[in-house]
This record gives sequence, structure tokens and C-alpha cells, in this order.
Amino acid sequence: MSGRFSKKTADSSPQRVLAAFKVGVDNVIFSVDTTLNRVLVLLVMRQQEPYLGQWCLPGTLVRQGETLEDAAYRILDEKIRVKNLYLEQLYTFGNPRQERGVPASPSVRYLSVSYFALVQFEAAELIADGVSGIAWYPLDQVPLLAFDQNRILQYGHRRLCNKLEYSPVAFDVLPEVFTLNDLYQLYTTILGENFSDYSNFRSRLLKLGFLQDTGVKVSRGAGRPASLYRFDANAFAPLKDKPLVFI
Amino acid sequence: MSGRFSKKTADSSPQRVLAAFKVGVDNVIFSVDTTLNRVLVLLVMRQQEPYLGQWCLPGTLVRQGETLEDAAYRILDEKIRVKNLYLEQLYTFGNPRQERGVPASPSVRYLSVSYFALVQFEAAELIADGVSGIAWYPLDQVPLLAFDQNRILQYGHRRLCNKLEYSPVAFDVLPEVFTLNDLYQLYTTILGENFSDYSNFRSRLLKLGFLQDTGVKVSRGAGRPASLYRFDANAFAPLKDKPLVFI
DNA sequence: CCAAAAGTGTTCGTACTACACCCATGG
DNA sequence: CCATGGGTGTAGTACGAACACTTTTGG
Repeated sequence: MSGRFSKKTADSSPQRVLAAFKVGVDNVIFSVDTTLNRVLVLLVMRQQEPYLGQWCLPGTLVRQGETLEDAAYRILDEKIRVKNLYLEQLYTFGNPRQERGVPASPSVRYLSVSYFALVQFEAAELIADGVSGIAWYPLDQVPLLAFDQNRILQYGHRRLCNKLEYSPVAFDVLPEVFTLNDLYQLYTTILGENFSDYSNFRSRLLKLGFLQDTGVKVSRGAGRPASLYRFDANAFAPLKDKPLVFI
Repeated sequence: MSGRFSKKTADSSPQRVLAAFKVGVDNVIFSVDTTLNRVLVLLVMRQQEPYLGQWCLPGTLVRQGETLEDAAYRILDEKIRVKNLYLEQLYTFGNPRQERGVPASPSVRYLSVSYFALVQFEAAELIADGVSGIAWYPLDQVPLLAFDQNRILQYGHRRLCNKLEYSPVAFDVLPEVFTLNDLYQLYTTILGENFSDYSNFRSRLLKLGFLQDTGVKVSRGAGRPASLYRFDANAFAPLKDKPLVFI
């Protein structure tokens, strides 16, 4: 039997002490500032002990009658107003030594179900309630977070990169119409400069046929005007769960 | 603002009724019978109400001082003896209407953190404790499970297929040495016959260079004897998080 | 000798890479 | 007219799909 099972304490006494839980949802909310080429994550400042005054991920405890996803959307709604977004469950962390501010019952464990979200930076409007701090942090400048949440963030970042490669998340977070350069900027900002050549990225995506050229041109300063494209979800459907369409 | 946010009830009364939770871990444990070409999942029969006598995924409530992963391994240890296995967290389900047998406190919600496991079928030995039913079910013959767990199973099956394509899980569940046909059988059983031609599968994997030919030949009935190979984790390391090495 | 299983090789088409090059606009 | 960004084309290479073929065993 492998060493992995060393914890096995063949004790099967009928009643063992179960853990009692508070369940919270913590969101890793990303956005992308393509003009400054930065990936941003939304942080809030803690208003209570423990970790008072320290930055952390926006989170909440789950209420009665509320699904986990409900709770995740609720935090989002409390912190930012957005037009489009993508949200999905990320991972569940349940460190037994990590208790959260529930002073009345010190033996209650805190379980964190984390959600991953990607929102449109330009259209996102932070809701400052006057008291609490809230800010977009560039991913490479994130400080030490409360509750060891940097691990969650790291997890979320991996998910962000993967999602971009495998799924059409990008279009959930781009405007209705966009130039191919907008799309390319989003990809390079998240995946780094060396994921693909622009012209190759271009022709690969166009060949797949789910980007409709609207015919409308838009001029951004100097240079030839660019076509505006629209994502065609129907045309994309057959490519669902085909691997790696976007790299 | 999108319709997605219709739940937003601008009520921010300071104290809302938080949900209290029992947290359980439920395992989706797969194994592969390559001789009969079947993917199997481990089910146990419920011994208590609700859903008494109905099949379900092996699960447990999380105890004090125990991590989620601890709990997942504990269930495994209680149900089967295995040599090698792969285990990772799958998804967390928290339906607020789905209560679990905690009759003393009807308002306590049940939260299910599910884990995905893959074990070696040949070396797995089910632990029958005389009372409870336990069995490997072929994936296409799984009955209606308690607590709507078929959703979890479906989720686990998707993960199984993806894992096989992206990561070297297969080697966690094959013997130390194996023939290329053993490996191929594992893949076809899980992914279906039409994922790749044997000879192409062969040459692709060998070219990648993380399979060491031990030189030892093994003869299985008629036909030319096959070489036994060994997975070289070091040689594989540089291919980590390179996409789609196995398809 | 033949069937069965292991292993090798070949052909063909497609897809990615890395560029070079043309186009349209603002200053 | 030229710098700037948008867009097209091409040569070389690599790789996967399909399938023919050789090798080595047991009966």
C-alpha cells in the first residue's frame, strides 16, 4: 500500500466529530486593460478583523436559500456594474486550520468556494460605497492577500489562460463588434506576446468562419481603417469542445 | 444591465440569514476494464433514509481537523484497496433545496465537494463489510442515483476524458511496466475507438521520448511478443502543460 | 504454414510558422 | 509622401490520417 495512505487510522468508531462549516464564496474577478497591456484583478480591503486593512478577494458568506452561484453574482453586483461577463466555479478550498471571523463559535470552519469571473474593463464601473477600499490591481503587483488567497488567485490565473485557449470567453468580454486587433490585443495581454503572430492569428480565426465581417470600418488614428467583426455563436457551435481552436 | 442580474434585490439590511452547512465529500471513482472494454464507476448502496436502498457515489461528511482531500482519501480507503491512483477535486455542488439526512436540524444545508479518482481496475480490491452493497458499474448501465448525483457522475466523465487527453494520468493507473497495446486499450476504452489509429498513436508517443523501452518482451498468446515500456516522469516534465500531447 | 499480434514505413493532405509584401489612412 | 496600422500571400516544415507492409510468435 502506497505511502499516500498513511493517514488511514483503522478507527471506525460509529460517531466521529463532524466539522461545522460556514460556507463563503470568493471571486477572482479579472479584466483586461488592452491599452496598457495589463491583466487586472479586483481586490477589496478588509473592514474587519482578522486581517483588517489588508487586501483580499471580494467574498461573502452564503445565505439561506441562495445557491453558490447566486452568492457569486451577488458579490459582483455589489462591487461593480458590468455589461457582459463570464463566470464559472473555480475551486473549493477548505483548510481546517483556517478559521474566518466567526468569533461566536471558534470551532466553526470556513470553507471557501471560489468563482472565476472575467469582465469587460472599459464598461466596468466600480461601486465605491465610501467606506470600503476597492481597486483593480495589475496581476504582477498584487500584494500579500488575507487568508492566503494568493493561492486562489494563482489558480484563477491558470484558469484564465486555459479558458482563453479552449473557449470563446473573449467574446463575452469584448463589445458586440470589435476589430481583429482588439481580439488580438486581448490574447497577447493575457497569454503574452509570443503565443502567435498577428497575421497567422488572423487567418486561422477567419478560416474557422465564426467571425462575421460587418463591413463597417473604423479608423483609430493613423493607419488603414479596420473592419468590425461580430462573433457568431451559431457558427461556433460545431466547434464546441473541439480542442485548441484559439491557439 | 443584463437580465442575468435580475436577482439583485437592492436590500442591504446589515444582517441576513446565513446558511449553516454540513460539508460532505463525494467521490467519482473510475476504473477501466480493458479486457471487456468498459469504463466502470464505483457505487455503494445507501443504508439510511433518505434514498434507502438506492445506489449513490461513495461519500462521507467531513470531520473536524480533516482536509477535504483527507476525507476523499478516507472514503477511498474504506471502500477499496488499490496500488496506484489519481485523485483531484472535481466540482462543488450546493443546491439549497437539497438537504441531506441531518434530521436533527432540518435547516442545515448539505454541500457536496466532489472528487474525481481513477484507479487501476486489476489491482483494486473492493472492501465488502458484509452489510453495505458496493459494486463497479459499467458507465452506460448506471441507474438513477440518490441526490441527483448522476449530474456529478456526468461531470466526472467529462473530466476523465479531458484528463486523458491532456495529462499523463494513464500512467498512474497502469502497472510499472506495460505494453503499448495496454496503453492503447486504456485510451480506446475511455475515448472510444475512433480517437486514433494504433500505429499512429504508437509512433506519436514514442517520438515524444518519455516512454523507455525496457527491452523485456512479453508474449500474450499468439502473435509477436510486445516490448514492455516504462513511463519516464523526468523526460515528460518539459511537456507538462504543453497542450494535447496524447491525442 | 497460417493466423494473430507487434511493429515499421509511405503517401497525402492539411495546418502552423515566419516572414515578405500590398493597402489605406492621418499628419 | 511617409509613418502607421490593416490586411494578403507564400515557401518551408511538421504533423496527423489512412493504410500497406514486414516481423515474430503460437498452434
